[in-house]
Amino acid sequence: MARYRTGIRTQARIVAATRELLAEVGLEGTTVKAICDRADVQAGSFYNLFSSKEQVLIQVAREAIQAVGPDPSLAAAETLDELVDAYISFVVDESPLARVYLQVAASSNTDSSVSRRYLKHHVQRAGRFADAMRRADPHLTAEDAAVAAEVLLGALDGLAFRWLLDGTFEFAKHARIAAERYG
Amino acid sequence: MARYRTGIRTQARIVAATRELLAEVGLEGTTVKAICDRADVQAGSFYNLFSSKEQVLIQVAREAIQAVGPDPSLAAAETLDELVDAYISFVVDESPLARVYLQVAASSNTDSSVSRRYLKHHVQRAGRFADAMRRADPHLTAEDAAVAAEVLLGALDGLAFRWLLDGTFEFAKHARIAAERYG
DNA sequence: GTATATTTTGAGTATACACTCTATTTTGTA
DNA sequence: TACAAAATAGAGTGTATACTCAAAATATAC
Repeated sequence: MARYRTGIRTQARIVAATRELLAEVGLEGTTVKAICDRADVQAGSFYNLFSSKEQVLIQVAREAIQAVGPDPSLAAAETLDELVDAYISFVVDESPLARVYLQVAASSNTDSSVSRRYLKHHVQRAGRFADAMRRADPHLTAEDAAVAAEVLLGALDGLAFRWLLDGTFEFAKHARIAAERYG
Repeated sequence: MARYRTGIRTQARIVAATRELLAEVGLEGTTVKAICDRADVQAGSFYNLFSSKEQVLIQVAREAIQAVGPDPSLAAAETLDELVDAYISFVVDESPLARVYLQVAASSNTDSSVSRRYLKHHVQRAGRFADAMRRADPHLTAEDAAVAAEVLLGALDGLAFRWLLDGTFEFAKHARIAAERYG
């Protein structure tokens, strides 16, 4: 692993190149050679810093997963609108990362460690949505809130997925309408 | 292309093997060799019947796309519930095909012919959803119905996507609730 | 039954891929 | 400045992949 400053910088360049390639040409086109070319690094350096291609993919996926949700320290008081807005701005403002988030999640097999990571993160996120819903409407049972959160998150993910196939789709508009139905 | 009965039968065997492999091991594990092994065919036969691996993938994707919607000849009078039920039973009863539908759609790049095919199909489907919505509520404007259809379809796709990551997720239950809220 | 078109076989090819190895250069430290 | 640790370069390896090809086997038409 990297100890010197140059190594740490190269590591960051490799991660950035990987993220860009995933967003631009998908998982299939993101080869070690393509990553190295874009990061201006030779294969030997790559493998001095990462033990395998999978490691850098996991690193990029981890960053995408973290970026999709707002700061967890705010979770105790956040509103549903804030959570929805955070997701919208993630998709709109960090679109390369959003593409990675959706593509990697979809292409991972059911039993892979990557898909488990996504699922774990999704469950946490659904919990935050459900908590925000119950804060807005204290009469809501925990179970009803959980179901409602899954449906809303499903809609947001599905709409983002739609936008992945068609960059001209008005994601933000549709996402807000999906969220309104619970307001 | 196949002209004799034997050729047509092997063609079908190859398509079936490809569909099964896509559902079981994903796009990555679906190699020509794996397809041939499962279809009990040699590589030469494969390439006598299909000009490339991509062709058989497109064929499977085409079948999955067609299977996702109910019979188009019924479109003039179908209700929203019928459309939603058709999608639910597609996901639940034809789960291998549903996995293929979602995985291939997600792994295709924005500008590929496969993604264009999916998008075209999606637009048609959204139109049928919107028509059914306006039939149920004639006061609904065309534009509002179009937006509502996109949101509902997004939710259905997103929930199916969720189920793809976690086979224990109660897709049918959540899908029906989504239809109630967004329909 | 024979001729022709189609299908099948299975070894073989070219290539792209992830990854390794060793020599060399660069960096941080005392 | 001297030295050890770390980073880099870049040629090289093994392997899995999509795909080809010539010959043999089989199906169809007459």
